[in-house]
Amino acid sequence: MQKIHNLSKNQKIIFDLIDKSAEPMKAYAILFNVQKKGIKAPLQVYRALDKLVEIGKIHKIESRNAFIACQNSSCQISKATAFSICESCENISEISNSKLSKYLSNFSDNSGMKYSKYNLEFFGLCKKCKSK
Amino acid sequence: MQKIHNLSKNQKIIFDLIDKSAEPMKAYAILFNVQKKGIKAPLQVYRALDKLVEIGKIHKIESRNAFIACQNSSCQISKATAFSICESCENISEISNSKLSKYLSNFSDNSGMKYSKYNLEFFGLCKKCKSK
DNA sequence: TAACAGTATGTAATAATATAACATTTATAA
DNA sequence: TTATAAATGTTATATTATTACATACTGTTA
Repeated sequence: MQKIHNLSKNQKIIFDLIDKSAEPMKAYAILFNVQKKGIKAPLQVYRALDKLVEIGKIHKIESRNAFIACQNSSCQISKATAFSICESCENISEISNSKLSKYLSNFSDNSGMKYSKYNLEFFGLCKKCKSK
Repeated sequence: MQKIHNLSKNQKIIFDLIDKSAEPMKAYAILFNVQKKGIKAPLQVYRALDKLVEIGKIHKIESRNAFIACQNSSCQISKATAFSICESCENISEISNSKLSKYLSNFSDNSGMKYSKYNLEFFGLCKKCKSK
């Protein structure tokens, strides 16, 4: 049973912005965009981002320091994330592939580590950029 | 046939430092450590780091903004990297698992993307921290 | 409903991470 | 040996993220 999170005012403003964006957004781009809505300081943005990541509404693309809305309705917690990143046009999208996620969620080695979370970023060329 | 890279002076100083370190090192920690060797500015560090990453001598742990020496002798280019990160003690190590790397290197989906590189970070608790 | 705990907000200052721009030097290869 | 690429040095600045502290809101339960 999933917990429904009622977003607070700032969280909602920031989530809506990211959710509508065609690309991942960076924190200060978000800040710039929400200043007219009364969010003035970086910390207000980062606090909302932290919470949104924690509850799985958005994900951070670590290699880009950018945030993207979760595109996987079943993904309520950011504990198993995979992204594809075009190194030419920077188009980024979340990969929803159940074989991949099963493989990685079940991965274990002989290190004695208990893995509870992963983040995977694939890089390459998208269809468009390949054919240029 | 692998290309042998002769490291330049700064690259060598910085690689040796990272290679000797028990943990991944952050850029400004590196800078602090090499100042006595004449490397004075952040950019000198970042340039060497960029090159060392490019030729696969070190890897960047994206979620930590830290750099670790490559622990996989066959890994001359950072195009297929996987790490395990203990969220309690922050112990980090490179995963060398041929099944995993084969699986990911061969991964493809129906997005039309041609993947040429990936970076995977697993999070969890290491043996020691689990038993606390 | 009052009191409490937990969560969220506001604000200022600053820390940590990374790059731009430009001049010069060193190494590599034609 | 001369041209090209790679590396260095230096200053300034851009970008990303957190600390510290005060206040306010929200939901629970006594």
